[in-house]
Amino acid sequence: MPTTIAHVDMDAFFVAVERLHDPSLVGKPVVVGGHAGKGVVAAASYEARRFGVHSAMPMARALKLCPQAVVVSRDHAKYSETSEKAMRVLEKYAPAVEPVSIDEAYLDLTGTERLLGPPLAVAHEIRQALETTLQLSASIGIGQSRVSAKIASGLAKPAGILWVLPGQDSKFLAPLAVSHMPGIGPKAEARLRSLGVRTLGDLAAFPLESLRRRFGAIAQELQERARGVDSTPVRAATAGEEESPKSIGRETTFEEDTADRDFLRAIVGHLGEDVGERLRREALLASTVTVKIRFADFETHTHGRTLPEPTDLNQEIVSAALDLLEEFLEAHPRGMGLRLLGVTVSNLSPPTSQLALFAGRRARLRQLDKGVDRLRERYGFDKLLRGRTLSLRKRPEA
DNA sequence: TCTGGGGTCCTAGGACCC
DNA sequence: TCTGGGGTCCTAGGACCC
Repeated sequence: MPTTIAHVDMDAFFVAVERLHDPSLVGKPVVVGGHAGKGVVAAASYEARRFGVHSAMPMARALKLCPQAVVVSRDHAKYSETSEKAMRVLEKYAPAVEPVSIDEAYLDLTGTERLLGPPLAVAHEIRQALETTLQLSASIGIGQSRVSAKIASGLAKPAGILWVLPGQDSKFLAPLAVSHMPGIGPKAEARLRSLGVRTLGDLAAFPLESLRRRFGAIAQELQERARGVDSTPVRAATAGEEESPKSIGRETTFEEDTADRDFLRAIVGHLGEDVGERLRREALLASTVTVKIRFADFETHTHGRTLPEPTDLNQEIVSAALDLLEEFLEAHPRGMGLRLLGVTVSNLSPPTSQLALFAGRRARLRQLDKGVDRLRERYGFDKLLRGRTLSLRKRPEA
């Protein structure tokens, strides 16, 4: 039986949520993004896009292109909340709704026609419902596979609906550039171009063996998807069965590059504690700690280590991260400052036996961490900083 | 006005074990 | 005692996505 898949993608989602909270932003060019110094644009309203502004663009450049833009800093909690409401709306229209990111979802509309009407009518209703209940504009693509639905929603933007008629998927995809396909980024696009493959039609027709030699195991899937064939089912997210993360990380780019060891160590402490807090909140233990180091010239490295025992203790995460930082800088003296530091934990597992793992001293450390978590939850993370971080903050601006 | 921050997945080499 | 061949784990890097 042929399937009917819809892909719903919110238009300029972060901007729409900001407007929901502050209607004075409606109609104005708005960019959501980080600090003016080294930040980038996370989302731009269509008014701002008319000036050439787009996401991932350095904020400084965006403001040069569109000086009258209103800059709003991003607030993930707000977006998550609205996202969940939007997903609840979608669930009224399909038995299976699979959120794929904060602002998009796949719906399986197969066999819903008798109950809900033809797919195009359902799509109109969904758009209407999102607009009236949450003032969200969405674009919707409909096809026989995820890949055609997703590409169609992208082409329908903004505020459009694109229905690929049943059986027309490969014909619809054939003339499009390979870069439309999710998973094909600039590198893969360039490699394909060197083979003379520019469109999804070219990709669909390319000799499979030859493609295998260059792209390995993914070659066949790539080709099938270029033909609009994608059998991955739409899997509804069942409540309370949230996928647990595979890694948890925090990183920060400094306002100014620096080689100040005390500052760098304090930052690592801060990032490590933040990661620890999230680990405890998720009730997970980490076995591997990795630091990420980016030099002023953007050269980026990671240096990691697997610990003898899994942990969620601030002290163990931070001390491992500090050791890794020192080791790396010792081994790679570059004579320039750093622009970024990050701490990531991975190899995550649920605690098997809390008691066995956290006996004696470790149990007491854990109580301490939990106490700090509670205070930070009440008063904010930055109200409780480690001694060294605190002393740094008191220093006059460098 | 260079290039954020959160992730996932894949590859490749080396260590180590049987 | 001329060096097989899996399998697994670890580490580093990179492509890609939102």
